[in-house]
Amino acid sequence: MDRELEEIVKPLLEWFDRNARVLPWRDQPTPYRVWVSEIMLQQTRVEAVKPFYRRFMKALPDVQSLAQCQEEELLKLWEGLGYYNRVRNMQIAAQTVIKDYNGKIPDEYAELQKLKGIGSYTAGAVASIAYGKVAPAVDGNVLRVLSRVLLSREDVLKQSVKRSMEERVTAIMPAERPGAFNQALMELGAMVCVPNGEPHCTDCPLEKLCQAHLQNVTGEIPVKKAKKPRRTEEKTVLIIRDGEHLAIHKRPEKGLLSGLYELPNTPGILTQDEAVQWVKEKGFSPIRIRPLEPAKHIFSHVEWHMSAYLVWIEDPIQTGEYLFVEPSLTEEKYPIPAAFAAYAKYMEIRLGQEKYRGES
DNA sequence: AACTCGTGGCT
DNA sequence: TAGCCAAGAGT
Repeated sequence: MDRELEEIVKPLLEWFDRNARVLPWRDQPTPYRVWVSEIMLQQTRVEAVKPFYRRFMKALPDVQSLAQCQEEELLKLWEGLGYYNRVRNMQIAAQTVIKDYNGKIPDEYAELQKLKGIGSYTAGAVASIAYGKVAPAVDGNVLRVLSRVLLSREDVLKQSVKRSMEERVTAIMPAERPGAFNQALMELGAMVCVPNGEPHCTDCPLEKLCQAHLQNVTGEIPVKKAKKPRRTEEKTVLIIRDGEHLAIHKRPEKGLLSGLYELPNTPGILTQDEAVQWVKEKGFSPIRIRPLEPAKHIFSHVEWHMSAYLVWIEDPIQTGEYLFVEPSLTEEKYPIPAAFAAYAKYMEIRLGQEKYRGES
């Protein structure tokens, strides 16, 4: 038993009762609402999630509507949030809930983890917050708080360390308020026991029993193994326009940004002549071309260095590879990742507004 | 265990 | 500017 760790329970709950933020998913913590919020919050900040959550719940207010939603509409609701497989997996799970669980989201920790996209953290969050069950919800915040309180220098990214923390949290969890306890640990990590810079220890309810604070080593904990460096990919992006339409392309079903739409692009930095040649090889007849400013987009594990050209073409032939759409539909219908945001301003431009500067 | 998978805010 | 990392999970 964790006699020492158990001492955090009471001060933590009292602190949470005084300091819990008002968040959209905290009123009416139904299983569905908690589930959706937790999926959105994976590796994503609370402030970023809020507007997405409101819009999503309005469009898809229950498991049934999520299960039946068209993939394109689903991805559009997720557009800009990132990690797009989260929402596809959530839909698969919703369909499982309808089919195998009679439409009711399971209330057991182990059963929840059988659903696609629900791992130990999300299962614990739903079980404890929505169903009031004793189950751990150990995320990055909790690992940071606990490793500092315990002065643990183990690598918190190791699965074995996380499992161990889950067991210890479970052992001290108050049976009357498991959901509040889990949220309190996370809230403390998010608001007080912060990463990147000095934690706000003078505001912390655990100040007197936090070993890292008492020994003045909060900056050294948690320990995380260094991640491997990102690779760089160079691309040339083509904004291909005729009078009324813009060319877009659906990305493959697997891999980075799978299933989303993108601006036509090709590996490598092309010269203007090479870009013209590339457009011709795709079967189009370029009229005008001009270079655009380069842009960079940083993913977790890849970095795109993009050069770009704006290309005007004669009436496009339908190739199947490229879709020619009214530019306004890229905002209303087609999900396009933020990686192309630098060129959004050229997507709706009209020929009359375009100053001719290049050569064809 | 190691790698993949987005985006944006903060330092 | 460049690195860190966020209410992780799938493969």
